[in-house]
Amino acid sequence: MTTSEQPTLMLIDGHSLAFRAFYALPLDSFKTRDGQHTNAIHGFISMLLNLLAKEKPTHLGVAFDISRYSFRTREYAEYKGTRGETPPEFIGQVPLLQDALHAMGITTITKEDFEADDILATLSHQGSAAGYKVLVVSGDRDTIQLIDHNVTLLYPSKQGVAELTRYDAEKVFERYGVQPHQYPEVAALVGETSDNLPGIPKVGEKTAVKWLNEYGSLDEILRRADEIGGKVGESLREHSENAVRNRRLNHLVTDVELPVLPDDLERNAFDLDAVREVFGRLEFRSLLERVIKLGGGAPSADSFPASGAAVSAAKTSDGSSTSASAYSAPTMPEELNPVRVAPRTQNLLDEELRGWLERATDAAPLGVAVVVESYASGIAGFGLATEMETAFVPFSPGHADMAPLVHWLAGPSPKLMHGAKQQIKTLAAAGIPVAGMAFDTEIADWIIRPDSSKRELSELVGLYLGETLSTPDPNQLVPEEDELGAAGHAWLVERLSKAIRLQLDAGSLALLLEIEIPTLVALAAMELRGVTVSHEKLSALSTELGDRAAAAATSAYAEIGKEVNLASPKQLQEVLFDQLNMPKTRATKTGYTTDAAALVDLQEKSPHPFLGYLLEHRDVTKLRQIVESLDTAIGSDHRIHTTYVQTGTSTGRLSSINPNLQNIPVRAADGRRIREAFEVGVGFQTLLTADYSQIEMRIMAHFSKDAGLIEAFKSGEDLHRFVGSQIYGVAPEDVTGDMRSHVKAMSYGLAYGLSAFGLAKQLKIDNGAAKKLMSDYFERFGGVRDYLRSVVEDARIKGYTETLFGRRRPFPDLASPNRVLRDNAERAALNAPMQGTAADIMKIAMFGIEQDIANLDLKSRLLLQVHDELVLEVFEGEWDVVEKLVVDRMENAAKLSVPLDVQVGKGQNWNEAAH
DNA sequence: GAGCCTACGTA
DNA sequence: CGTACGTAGGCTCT
Repeated sequence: MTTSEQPTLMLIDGHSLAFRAFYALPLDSFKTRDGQHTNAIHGFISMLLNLLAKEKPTHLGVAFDISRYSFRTREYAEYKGTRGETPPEFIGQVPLLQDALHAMGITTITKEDFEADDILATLSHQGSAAGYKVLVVSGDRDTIQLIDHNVTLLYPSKQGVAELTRYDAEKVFERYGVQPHQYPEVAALVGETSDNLPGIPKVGEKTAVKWLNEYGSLDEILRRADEIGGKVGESLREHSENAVRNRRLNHLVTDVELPVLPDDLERNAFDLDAVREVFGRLEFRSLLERVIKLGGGAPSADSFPASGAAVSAAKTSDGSSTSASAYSAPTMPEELNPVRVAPRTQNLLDEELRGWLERATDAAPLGVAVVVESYASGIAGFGLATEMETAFVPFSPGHADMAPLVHWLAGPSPKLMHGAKQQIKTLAAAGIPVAGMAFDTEIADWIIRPDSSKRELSELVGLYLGETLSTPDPNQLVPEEDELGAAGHAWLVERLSKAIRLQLDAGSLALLLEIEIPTLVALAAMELRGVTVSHEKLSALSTELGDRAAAAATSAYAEIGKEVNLASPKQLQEVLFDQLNMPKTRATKTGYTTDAAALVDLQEKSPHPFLGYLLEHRDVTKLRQIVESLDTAIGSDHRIHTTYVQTGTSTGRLSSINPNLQNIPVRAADGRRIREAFEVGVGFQTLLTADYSQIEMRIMAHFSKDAGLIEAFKSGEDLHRFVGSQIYGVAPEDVTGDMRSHVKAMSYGLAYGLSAFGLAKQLKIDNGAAKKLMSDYFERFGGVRDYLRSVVEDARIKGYTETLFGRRRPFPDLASPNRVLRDNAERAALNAPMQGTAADIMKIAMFGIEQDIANLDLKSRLLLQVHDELVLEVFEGEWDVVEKLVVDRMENAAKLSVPLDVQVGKGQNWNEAAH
């Protein structure tokens, strides 16, 4: 959409980018014969050349700081005071960089008493007013405030300067949740450690953004500070002057008097001789060629072809399922090489679209790939692909043109996606339902490689197709740009689906299609629903916990006669071991542990009131931190919407993030008060919780076929009491509390690969007693021992473990000569089939419940899953039928040789509903 | 600013 | 010398 007539003004913060380049490139690899370091110069120029080729600015200026002193340091002497000395290897490169730029005909700008950012701000304002499209290139977040409809920021992303991210107002909102002009106010509240500008203590990005969205501006927040409760409110009132000062300092000056105007920055021809001279001095051969090429006017012909097929795929095995290497890196079928080029994309609307979808659906029986392209503000469009064709459909909400696609999405025609859950949620937010999910490349890869943490499209393309998506030349600093559109991505998803499907054995494919895909659909619905959480209860709790934390801290300080940071293990070690001369605790990498168990232990050996106050402080601050993070996660619908990560574990369990709702406290009384804030939603009658009791032990009974353990579960007797009576040879009613707790720890520990040593430590009994307990246990339940041994042995032979439903987890380390690695792998392998089978069973129950509720047209709904527990919101009049279907689905999710036992609870909040 | 470490919440 | 997770703060190095 860029009009070729509109001139583009590019403004670069020379210092900040050169500094990034300095750290991004190795110092030693860039050095002239006489020892001059050139890595920052090389990195900067390389990035600049890429930018010139890509963005084709008509006007260009590079601003530099003159020194670290400016009007800001005069105003606030500590400004940037924490910054260490700039490395001398860097400083020496700056004048040389400026020489190189001058030779290239590029204007550099400095101004006494101002920072480079102020120069950028001034020129950006002037340029924008004069009708330029402005590109600001800077690594300083303060420049975010310059972004508007004319001004875009290119900001180096992680990994140094390898990539530049394009920030417009939309992207800023997506990333930070505020408009660009509000960003400095967020920064002012939070503070900036790197500039030595403290903000409001206790206020992080989340809180700051929340306030800004609530009150509109920093001024308004400060004016109405009295309305903000809790410790954060107090902190705000007490330190408001920090925010005011920060805001004054991070405001960029837009009327600096400069020797140049935007018009003066028009790009000049290169002085080739000068460039040769300077680059020769710097010994930049390849860069010189690139400069000459660019100066010669050939427009961006050096855009890298996507041909660099990374033929790195390990052709290891033919997939024979008994060899230990069956689960090494996926193999790459020959016919998928070499690199192929995506079919041309057509934009489709209306009737054309209807016809295309019909044809595509017929041509692709396994499914049509769909990629939903979306931004924070909404959906941009849809990429669609079959093997032979790709299409793009721009999103036009409510428009008649959308009808065929919307209809197709809601229908049963098979769809292929990468990360379907997120896309289904995005579509649901726009009122577009999706059915017919047939394959998810992300989940499919997880089934093959559950231990991997990298599953982006680009990663899978490299792994399964042997192609590279973008070309990250380590030596070049490449501006980020998505060459492929949504349609191109969809085409990759289509090819990946086929390639990954070929890698799946029958059991894994069934697991994907029959368990994971239905689970994905259920999870999307649960995340969209969220769970009601009471802000009132949480903020009251936070205040109380805050008071208790303060009191504990005060008492702790009084005991040691000084104030230390109680959250700093380092400072605590000084207090405990140097000042109070307590006996040393267990060693850690960085000293001696100060964890709760060790502190309790110390309290016995060397009693001191400080320890008690410290433990109390730990407890209470931990809880308050959980309360605070939950509170900020409450949405305008008064509900918290977690995200379940379906590919987040190697065993098959789910994980939960933003926030994690699978680790809400339950053991201690104070913690349970947090659960009271999880309430039944408006319009619903009650919460229902349902959990499996001892599901992993039951699975162990099933797998081990141990007659004693099976009998224990069939008897209906309390498990630990039953086992205890067997081991200690007493009647069940004569099993003491101690006996029961020892047996319980033993039973649970077994599934984790617990050793006699560990058991002794946990039960605080001696090693001999622990060994005796273990051998007595196995005496009676020998099948369990045999089973556990066989799990590890089988895994060693096959290279992987397997759950009841065919979920595999590879264990290459079982063959490791490294004792520690091997032992760790053995314990994990021991546990994987049990934990994994339990996860499979819960998933089957979950989507069964979802489907029953839908089929019966009930209004009650599933909200949360916590591994062996489900939480539902029950609608008026539906309790009996819902309770029954939940229990049925859970009890019958798998047919084991022992019954699955389900406990149900009911209440107005999560705590009450626990039984 | 990213990444490691310690600590701690859950099943 | 007990499995599986996520989050937070401190601290270090880039």
